[in-house]
Amino acid sequence: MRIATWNVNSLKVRLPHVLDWLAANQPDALCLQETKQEDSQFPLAELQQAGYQSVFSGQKTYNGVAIISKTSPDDVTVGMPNFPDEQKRVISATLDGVRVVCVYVPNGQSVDSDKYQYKLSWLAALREWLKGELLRYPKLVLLGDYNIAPEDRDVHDPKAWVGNILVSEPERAAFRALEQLGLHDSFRLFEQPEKSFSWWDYRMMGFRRNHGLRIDHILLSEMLLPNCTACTIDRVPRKLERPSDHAPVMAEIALDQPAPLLSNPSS
DNA sequence: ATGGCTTCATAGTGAAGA
Repeated sequence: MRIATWNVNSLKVRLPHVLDWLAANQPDALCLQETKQEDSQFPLAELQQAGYQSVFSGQKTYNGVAIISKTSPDDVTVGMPNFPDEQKRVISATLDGVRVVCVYVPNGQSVDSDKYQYKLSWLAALREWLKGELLRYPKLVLLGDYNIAPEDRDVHDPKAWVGNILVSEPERAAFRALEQLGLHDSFRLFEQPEKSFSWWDYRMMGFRRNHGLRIDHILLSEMLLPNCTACTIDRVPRKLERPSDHAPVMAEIALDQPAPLLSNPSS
């Protein structure tokens, strides 16, 4: 199973990029964030034409998440039951026996903002909810735009970002709290290039100078961990005309193979 | 330089993103 996440920053604007990327990469599933469109506007037919089914939860202007997949999505749920929210940030579905949880974590705006408190409350609720979900669905993937750079090596200039959202200690603690549930950052299971990022500022030639952050992540439950064979960031779509500011991240999970007895994907 | 781009909702600019 090839499963990917991509914050597209408006699906209306980015649909051509998404269709091209699906054709080129043929993932089994792609999770989208910041679709920024109401459900009635979702490009269901275009994606169907490309061979993909879709489930989505959107709203005008902000937020919006979707899971598009080659196989039929089962047991689709929207949001978190323990955190009623107008903002459309969570959608989940089961694909080929794997529970897929697609999240668009709040940005937080600044550490002294109400939105930052909302972000931390949201992350606490996510952790509480996932505790139960992991018991129900031992094969679980949590992926999306986390709006957290977990470590300094995920930041192009850690000194410049001190005290900022996305890197603050409470946010990083919330990320580690997810890991403590037995969720593992698939990207770090493998050797990766130095200064690997998934987002670059549109301004000041952020991409060309590789002034970026790694804030989009694919976390895998213990049961899926031994079967993960790769996780990569695809910078290609970021080079196109009118790109999203995020790049897609994709993991490969060998579902048809039994887990090896001695499993250590990083060796 | 508290901006720089980009999108959306607007029909001027302003909010928000990260």
